[in-house]
Amino acid sequence: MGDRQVPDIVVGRLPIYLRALTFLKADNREITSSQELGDRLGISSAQIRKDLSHFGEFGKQGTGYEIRYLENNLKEILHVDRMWDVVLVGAGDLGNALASYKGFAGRGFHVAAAFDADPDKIGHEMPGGLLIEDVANLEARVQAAGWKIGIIAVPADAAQSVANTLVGAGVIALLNYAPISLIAPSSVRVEQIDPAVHLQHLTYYLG
Amino acid sequence: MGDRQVPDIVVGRLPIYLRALTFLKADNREITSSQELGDRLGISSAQIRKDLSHFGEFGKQGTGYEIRYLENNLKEILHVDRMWDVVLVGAGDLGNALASYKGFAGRGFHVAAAFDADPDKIGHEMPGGLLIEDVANLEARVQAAGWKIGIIAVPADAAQSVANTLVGAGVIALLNYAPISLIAPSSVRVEQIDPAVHLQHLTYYLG
DNA sequence: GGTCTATTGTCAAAAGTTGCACAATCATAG
DNA sequence: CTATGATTGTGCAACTTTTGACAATAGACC
Ligand SMILES: NC(=O)c1ccc[n+]([C@@H]2O[C@H](COP(=O)([O-])OP(=O)(O)OC[C@H]3O[C@@H](n4cnc5c(N)ncnc54)[C@H](O)[C@@H]3O)[C@@H](O)[C@H]2O)c1
Ligand SMILES: NC(=O)c1ccc[n+]([C@@H]2O[C@H](COP(=O)([O-])OP(=O)(O)OC[C@H]3O[C@@H](n4cnc5c(N)ncnc54)[C@H](O)[C@@H]3O)[C@@H](O)[C@H]2O)c1
Repeated sequence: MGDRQVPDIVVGRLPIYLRALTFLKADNREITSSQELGDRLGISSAQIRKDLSHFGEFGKQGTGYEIRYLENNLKEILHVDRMWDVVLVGAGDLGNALASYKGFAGRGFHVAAAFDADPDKIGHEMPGGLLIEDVANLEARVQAAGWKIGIIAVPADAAQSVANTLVGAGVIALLNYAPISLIAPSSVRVEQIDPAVHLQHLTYYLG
Repeated sequence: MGDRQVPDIVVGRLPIYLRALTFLKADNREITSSQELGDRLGISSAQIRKDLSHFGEFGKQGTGYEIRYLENNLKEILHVDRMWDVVLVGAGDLGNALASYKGFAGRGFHVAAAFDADPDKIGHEMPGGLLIEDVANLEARVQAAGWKIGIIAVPADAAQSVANTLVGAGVIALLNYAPISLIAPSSVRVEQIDPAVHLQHLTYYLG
């Protein structure tokens, strides 16, 4: 504990722990152990204890972890003890799914605005009721609102340019769904989601 | 080269390399280098060369890699030099986006069938034209067709049971979108996609 | 209060991964 | 046909991550 540079790979597991704790809480459980969490997540109990120890001492010997307490601490560590506005670019099929996704709210995120380039879409509402704005106004709106997180759900050939606009406007965290590796300044964090990449990882192991 | 147990972390990068090569090819490029690939992907050139060397020698000293040749080899290695039928469970917002996603075809995948539990949806068509079938028939249909890959896009509380059905019917690779860590036999490979997990990974680094 | 069981937090060892550096070699130009 | 420049594949060293083991200790029970 007391480390001042936690490995990124450890940080990446914290949301998984948090998700598991929320799940247990919904099941009216009050206490859990590194062993139980590990079994559920397919991770060794030692690793969970080690990971958590970077941030403090959250458990009690002989007993384990109070779920609500550890959950709150993880939320704080991950900075999701607040709501983050997220700006969505691309109001296609995927954008629609994301805009109406109920799962964000409980986990710290709110899709604050959506942008598209298609004149037939601009001015209309997305399934969730969010207005589709003109991507021409993206930079100004992001700057004015001070949004820090962007989700990119446009075709691959538009993704880098959208990313550049977002970064230019002050966004410093990007979640990219387009099947392309974005290039961004090292001060900007990028996470990529590409189902084909995951599926191809799987097929390697299929005869 | 000649290894007979390639680290999973290496396998996980191959689809990224493949994607980058396809992108370069679309740009009418014929030759690339580990240096160029690395710059685009934010990976060291040495790592790319090392990764590839697990599978053979694909480059030429002084020149680099012939894009089409390396691409074909990676497709073979990842077993996407063929089309895989994929079974989709859950015809909600996300299922709709996945069913009509144009990006799968070029990368080895075809959504062969979709299932849902909602009587109002069963019998109707998804946006892409795919018939929504009754999840009650899931096991029998999977068994009969011999599908090996499943995508789970149902709510979290139904995901584990759907996974169990799929595995019971012979599926050995799962892509899970539900925000829950699935438990599966070790013979079954599972990949998880959860945008909130990615976003929380990002927010850790935001003050 | 003492004993027993469960479980943490942590140290050190083991295992795994990445990066460095360079000989080997290919293409090109003189 | 030799020199030059580029770039691979790889052995080895450095670094990172995971695992095993266990003292410390909380709580339950007698
Ligand atoms: N549909 C899926 O399930 C799925 C899954 C994974 C990844 N993706 C990827 O996500 C992205 C979006 O997928 P989709 O299925 O929603 O595609 P889509 O074609 O339905 O939607 C893309 C939207 O982006 C808009 N757009 C295009 N250029 C733009 C620009 N410069 N600025 C703002 N908006 C712009 C289009 O008008 C359209 O509304 C694609 O890159 C796709 O490869 C989609
Ligand atoms: N919408 C998104 O952008 C998004 C993003 C990430 C993850 N997810 C997750 O993906 C899953 C689906 O999301 P969604 O937005 O499409 O939800 P949704 O509610 O729109 O759709 C879920 C579908 O699953 C069906 N279903 C429920 N139980 C079923 C069962 N036992 N068998 C078969 N079908 C069943 C429902 O009838 C419904 O059609 C959820 O777990 C969600 O958390 C969604």
